[in-house]
Amino acid sequence: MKAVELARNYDPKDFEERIYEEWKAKKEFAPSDSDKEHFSVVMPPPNVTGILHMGHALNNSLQDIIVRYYRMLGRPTLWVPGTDHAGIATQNVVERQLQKEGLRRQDLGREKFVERTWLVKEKHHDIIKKQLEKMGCSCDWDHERFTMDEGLSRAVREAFVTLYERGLIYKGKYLVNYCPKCGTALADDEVEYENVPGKLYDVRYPYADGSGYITVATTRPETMFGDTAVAVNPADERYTAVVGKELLLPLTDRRIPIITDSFVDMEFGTGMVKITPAHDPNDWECGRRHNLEAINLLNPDGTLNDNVPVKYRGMQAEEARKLVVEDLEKGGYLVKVTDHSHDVGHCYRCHTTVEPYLSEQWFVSMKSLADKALQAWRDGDIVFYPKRWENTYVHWMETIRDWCISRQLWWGHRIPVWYCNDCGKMIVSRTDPDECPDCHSHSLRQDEDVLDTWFSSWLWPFSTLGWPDRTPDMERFFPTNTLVSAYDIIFFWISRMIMASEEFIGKAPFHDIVITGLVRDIQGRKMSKSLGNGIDPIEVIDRYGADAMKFTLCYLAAQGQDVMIDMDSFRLGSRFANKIWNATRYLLMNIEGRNLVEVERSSMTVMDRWIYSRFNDAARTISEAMAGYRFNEAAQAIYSFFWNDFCDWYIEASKGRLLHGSDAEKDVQVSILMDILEKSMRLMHPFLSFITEEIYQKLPNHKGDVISSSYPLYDAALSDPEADSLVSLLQEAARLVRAARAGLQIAPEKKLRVVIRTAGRTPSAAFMEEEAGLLASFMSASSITVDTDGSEDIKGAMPATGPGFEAFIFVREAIDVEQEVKRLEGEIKKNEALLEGTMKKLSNDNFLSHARAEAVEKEKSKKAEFEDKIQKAREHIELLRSF
RNA sequence: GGAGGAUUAGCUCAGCGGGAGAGCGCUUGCCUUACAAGCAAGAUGUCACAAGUUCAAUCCUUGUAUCCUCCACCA
Repeated sequence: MKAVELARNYDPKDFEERIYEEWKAKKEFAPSDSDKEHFSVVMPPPNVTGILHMGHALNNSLQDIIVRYYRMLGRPTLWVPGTDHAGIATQNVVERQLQKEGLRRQDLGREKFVERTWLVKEKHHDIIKKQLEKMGCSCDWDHERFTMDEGLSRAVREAFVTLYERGLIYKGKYLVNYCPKCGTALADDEVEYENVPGKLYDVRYPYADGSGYITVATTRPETMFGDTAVAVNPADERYTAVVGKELLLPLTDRRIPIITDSFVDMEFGTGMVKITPAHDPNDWECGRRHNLEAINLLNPDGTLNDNVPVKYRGMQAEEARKLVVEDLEKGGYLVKVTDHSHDVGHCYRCHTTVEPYLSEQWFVSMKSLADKALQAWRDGDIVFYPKRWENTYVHWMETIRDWCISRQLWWGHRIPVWYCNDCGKMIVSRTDPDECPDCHSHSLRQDEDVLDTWFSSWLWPFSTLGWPDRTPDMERFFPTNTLVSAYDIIFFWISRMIMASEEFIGKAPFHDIVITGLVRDIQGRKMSKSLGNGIDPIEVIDRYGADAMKFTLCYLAAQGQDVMIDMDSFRLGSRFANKIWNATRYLLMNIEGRNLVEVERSSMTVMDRWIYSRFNDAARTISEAMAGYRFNEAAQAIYSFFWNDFCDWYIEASKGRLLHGSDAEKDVQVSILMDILEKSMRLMHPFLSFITEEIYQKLPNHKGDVISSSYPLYDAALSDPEADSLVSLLQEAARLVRAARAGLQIAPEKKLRVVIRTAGRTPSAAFMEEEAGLLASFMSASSITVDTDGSEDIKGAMPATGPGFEAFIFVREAIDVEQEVKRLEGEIKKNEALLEGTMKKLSNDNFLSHARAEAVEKEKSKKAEFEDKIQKAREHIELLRSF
């Protein structure tokens, strides 16, 4: 064979992009025709507004690892990519653009505005796709979808109309969360509560009959114009006498009654609460119980409307508050003002204070949907990794409230409801109607609102596969297998997908739900634009490469724990990739003139059998880890196998045979090295995709591409405990001598004679004798003599004790006796402490009678070992002193 | 108020009912037939605290402390 040249330096830029293009050209990401069980994953669709952040990088890296792994196991594997139209967020982006041009969306009109939003969508989509490609995501771009494309829009209509037909969608006037800035209603979970300092105002409300006054406490005095009652707790004896009396609402001429309601907390404030049904969720409920009028005080833009006295009209709430407080004070109604911090709802998109707002909206009745989703969990159809998230899921499902799905936006799926302008008939339809079924009028108008973005994303696992049609993709790839997502969208998305899937198809949409942690900065803060502490995945890739990024994230992604990283963190993966590169470069230099041969197991050395055994162990660890989505364990197994076992020991050990062996021996050595290297590329490919492909193609023994090769699995025949224990003995001996040399600062080029004394002709003695040359090179020894009968003269040598042997190093000229004695005394002390612990157990009858037999045996052998070490160390001190 | 997580080396974090681990950083010595982004050796820990269970606890139980999430409520 000819030597293959690998570039002197590992530079991912040399090949990552090229290889991705090759994969795409060869349709490697398309599912195979195999009739094995399918494996499918849908990508959580990124918002088409933004660019991808580190959270996406983590999420998609893990998906890519899973998908590549199952693909290599031979299963027809499909990873569906796509993007989400992200109603509010995207509309905000476009509105902000318009604002810069001094325009509002109303100036453009609905049609023009939506057109323009599509352009923005296209632009961002291209960026996102490019980013996913740079990361190396092996998703099938031929299956890419967008939540507003034609097929998915049809799915949305199908879902809406079906739910309507089942009586699970209704329209009504309710108090909803409303963002005045976005101009739309929000779902309950789209509101983020934040503790803000505020004031609590105690205000006097006089009795209408002039017999005095009561005091109520409020944080929002400007809403008093919407008060329609004052409530006290029915059990509150302080107020029993006044219940039913009328009050005069200050600054107005309205009269309101005192009522009782048990939601009132007697302990808080005065125990009297003003009831403003149109502007507080509790008051709204209270108002419904007592048939109180709900007076809406707000215009859609958040300014006060005509239901307030003239002087406050058109003001923003906060502005009006100051004035109302002033006026209350002037009128002698204000008792006191105290500081009071409380949680205030904010819009999760624009962070404006959310107003409870009375308006007509569409809702999904959630109870029955949630029941089915809970049942799916009880039946074991869905499993969370880690399991603890199941509590969160169950709790949310059990306390679910109806879902407000209408949004007063222009960007999104228009609600498929029409009204007849002539007879007022409401038409809910899968297709656009052109005639009223009742009066046959052609004058119809469609509902102005659009649906909540999540109303399309909750269909994602099946709408992307062609639902509501029974497409081949649906038949073949649904239900999907695994969903990978961060915990912050369990409610928004994961739970709802399960509900939708159970409702429309009667099956869970996926079986395994892998919940990742969030990516945080090194100080533990969530990465965010406003803090400016985010790390751009593209910057990481430009600096370290996509493999380094994926491997690092995988290595750090322990079971749902948050991942704290900074730019430097990625050096971990980068160093590892560099190591792989250099090891390969070295090995490929050595194939010049060699022939690959079949190596019979019977002709292998212990070292050869050992490296296969180690490889085999790694393969087992990885498949076990992957089965439980323990990515960090898999990454660690790869790292320690390739670096510690293969590079540090096996390749080092092979150098002797490569340099001094016969041609036949060299051929055998190179063949084994190439075999392990080839298998390693397959083993590592899901975790380091580009570099393994680049290398694999250059191996003399490769077949095709690594991406479509088979994944190495555990093979009981390769397991070799004997080789494992013999080699670890050898490693132990090497370490012992190295440590002794290092302790005495003996230069490596100074080769010293070493005698290894064993207790008789043991298997390890035979092994060390056989591998004396290897031992000598690991120990930088001039010669190794294995002494099985104590006949060697070890006078003047420095001793060291290993498990089952003693090593004597002839270091006479270099040795500092006192320093060495000190070290040995330290060793005695350490072993005495260990012995003490063991003795404590062994002298304890309870231990002897209760502990497992193996545990007792282990303690006994430990005792012997410690005693032996102490004994030997004492002898060694004697020996040194006798020099 | 409810739920969950974290607390292990200087830093970031694994781990586990039976002699405390990794990476980075640090110290020392080495440019050894790939890799100085490397090799070899080394130092550093009341495994947060306190009780309990157990023959045995860093690990299980219960409390405490500190930190962090989420949910609910807050007139």
